[in-house]
Amino acid sequence: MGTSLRLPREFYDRAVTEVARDLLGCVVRHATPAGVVGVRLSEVEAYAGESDPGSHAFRGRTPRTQVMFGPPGHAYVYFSYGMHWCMNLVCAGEGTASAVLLRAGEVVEGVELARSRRVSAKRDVDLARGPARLTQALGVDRVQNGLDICGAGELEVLRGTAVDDVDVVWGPRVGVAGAGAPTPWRVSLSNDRTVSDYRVGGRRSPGPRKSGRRT
DNA sequence: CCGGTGATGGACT
DNA sequence: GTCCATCACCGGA
Repeated sequence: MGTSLRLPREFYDRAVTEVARDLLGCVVRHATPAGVVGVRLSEVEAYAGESDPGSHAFRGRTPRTQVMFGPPGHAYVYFSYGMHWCMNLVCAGEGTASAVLLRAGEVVEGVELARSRRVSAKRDVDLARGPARLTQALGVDRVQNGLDICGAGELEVLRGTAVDDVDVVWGPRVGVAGAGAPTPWRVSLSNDRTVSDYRVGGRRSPGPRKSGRRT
């Protein structure tokens, strides 16, 4: 009953690691003309803003990072690796530029629509397993960048059922170059098959590049 | 199961 | 020109 409540702005206006922890189990929901897809978050990652070497905000305010420096409760969506979109939720007070990256989750609403957007996924468990897969399943891209997720718009996050600390795992970041920060920024639900399984070995190697002379 | 690699384009130096 | 907050596919063990 009362469990389907959109998270208020105050929820995001707190320390980024607390917000990250509390987002686990919550449902991100995106409504489009094609239908609605909801994803229950199983893995997120905190980015502490300007003082965080691993954050896009570390270099300061730029056209791209502008949204991160704005008020909490908004979506920061960025383009990566020439083909992927990743979504963050802006946290803490305005100007702090902290945000939580949504890394993985389970599709709990609109599975058929999610499948149509993620044709390459062999199993439903892979539909939103990974930050770029999650946005693809939700139908989120540059259009949603900067959207207020606390208003009455197409994008929202619903409070989930309580998650016990026993089921929460903290770990290091995934796929981030800089940040040798000792702080465990990544949080996930233990024993959840939708948690991403990104391999460090998957990094680009110094092998043959497309360098050489251009054609 | 596991590691290696191409794809692909924008942001920033 | 270099570096990506990634993913899918491929081949070897």
